[in-house]
Amino acid sequence: MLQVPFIRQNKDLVLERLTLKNFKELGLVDQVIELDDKRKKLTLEYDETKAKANSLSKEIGKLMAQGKKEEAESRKSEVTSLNEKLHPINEELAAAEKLLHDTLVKLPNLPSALVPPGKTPEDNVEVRKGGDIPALHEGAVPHWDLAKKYDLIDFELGNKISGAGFPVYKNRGARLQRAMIQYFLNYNTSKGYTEFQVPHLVNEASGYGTGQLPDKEGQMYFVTEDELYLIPTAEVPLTNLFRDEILKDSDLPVKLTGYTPCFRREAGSYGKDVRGLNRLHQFDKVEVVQVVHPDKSYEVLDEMVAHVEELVKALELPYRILRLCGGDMGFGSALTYDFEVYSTAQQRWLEVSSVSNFEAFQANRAKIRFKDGGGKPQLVHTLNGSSLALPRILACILENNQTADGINIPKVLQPYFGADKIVL
RNA sequence: GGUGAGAUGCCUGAGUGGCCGAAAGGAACGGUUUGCUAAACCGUCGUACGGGUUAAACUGUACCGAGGGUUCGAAUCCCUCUCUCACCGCCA
Repeated sequence: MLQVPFIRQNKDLVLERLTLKNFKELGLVDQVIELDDKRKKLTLEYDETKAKANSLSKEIGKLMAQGKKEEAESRKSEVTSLNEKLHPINEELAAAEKLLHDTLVKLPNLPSALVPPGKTPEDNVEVRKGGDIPALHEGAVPHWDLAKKYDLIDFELGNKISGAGFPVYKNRGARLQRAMIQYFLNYNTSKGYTEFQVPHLVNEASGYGTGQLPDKEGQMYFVTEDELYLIPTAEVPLTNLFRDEILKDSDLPVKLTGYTPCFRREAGSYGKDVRGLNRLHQFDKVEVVQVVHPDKSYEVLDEMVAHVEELVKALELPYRILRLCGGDMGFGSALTYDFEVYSTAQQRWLEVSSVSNFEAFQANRAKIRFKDGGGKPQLVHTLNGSSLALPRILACILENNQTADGINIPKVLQPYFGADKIVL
């Protein structure tokens, strides 16, 4: 959520930045300012009237103590008439505040100066590239065929017990996933991230705090009976750990990592996007989150990108890093880098990580603040990134490392997996 | 699922109608003392939104789980809701 004083002081910049993000309803900006004007005017009116009533009420108390009943009675009627004025003002104020808030949450975060213009994924800018795309042997096949051949994943079983998009991993497929989770978490903690295990269902306030609600309501599974949302990413519980907290500046930066399953309804997805492991309703992911001083967030973003890059490199996968254009970025992000790895058998890039700086956008919603010295609390900056999302990594490992007689396991995973190769 | 208790500031915890934004203790922070540490002593120690100011000072309003009500006046009385805890039942 953007901050109203900032909008008021930088209206032109806000409009320009929102345009870069391909945001259409620019009229909302003026609405915010008008509603804020109204709010201030009504606040002043209410406060002044209430101040009068309060001081009269105090006098009544004193008069009563002195036994001056008649004087007290006349004051009472004065206060009553003030209070009658107060009611409608208060109602109008509450309505204005609610409308202001509802308008404010419709505004996405402003993209940073580094964000390239553009509307579609084609406009994203490649910032780095690494690894080699392997030449596959003659009979190379996509991961869904390999999964079957080596008995690693059973999509039909998933269909049976849950539905499409819920694969069942088994045997060495399950073990390889577990190996990756172990390796990713160990790698993250070795770099100073503290490991957390968090709930996979969260309440409405949490969904709201990180920005999934209200706008992406339809993307989350919702348990109606208990009014809880299944998390679409560990970002939600991890970041909300600090909701409504005022941290000390010495607490910063906070660095967290956690493994969770992620649940996404993915309504409207179809075709080759959902084949095999490409897009699932449930998948595993290891996430990193940082809560940092606002002066440090871009430095930290680079650090996190480098961190994820090391991980992808270690897996020996061909990758590229994209800086997302304005139109392709998420609602709350100020700058996002996507990591894609190349799926050689499908001949396409698959997104495996997204690293974003939210600046104060989530912090403002979730009221995550810090205090330095004796100063006033101010909003932190929050960042998060996948390190990494597992299914597409698994898909690429299977496809890219396949040979005529088996699938090679990346060196770094071998100690966790317990073998260097998957063979028939 | 049943029964009972409770929700106050960073924490513990007092406060049953005006003198309460809220006692006391602890923690934390600053200082004095000290060879260092500890102790002791002094001080500071909520948030939001307004007004005001170059900035402060200063000042108003709101907030004692949330919402509503009674009253001239509510942390305190009433109603509704939410959550937490304890015990019982069931269960990993």
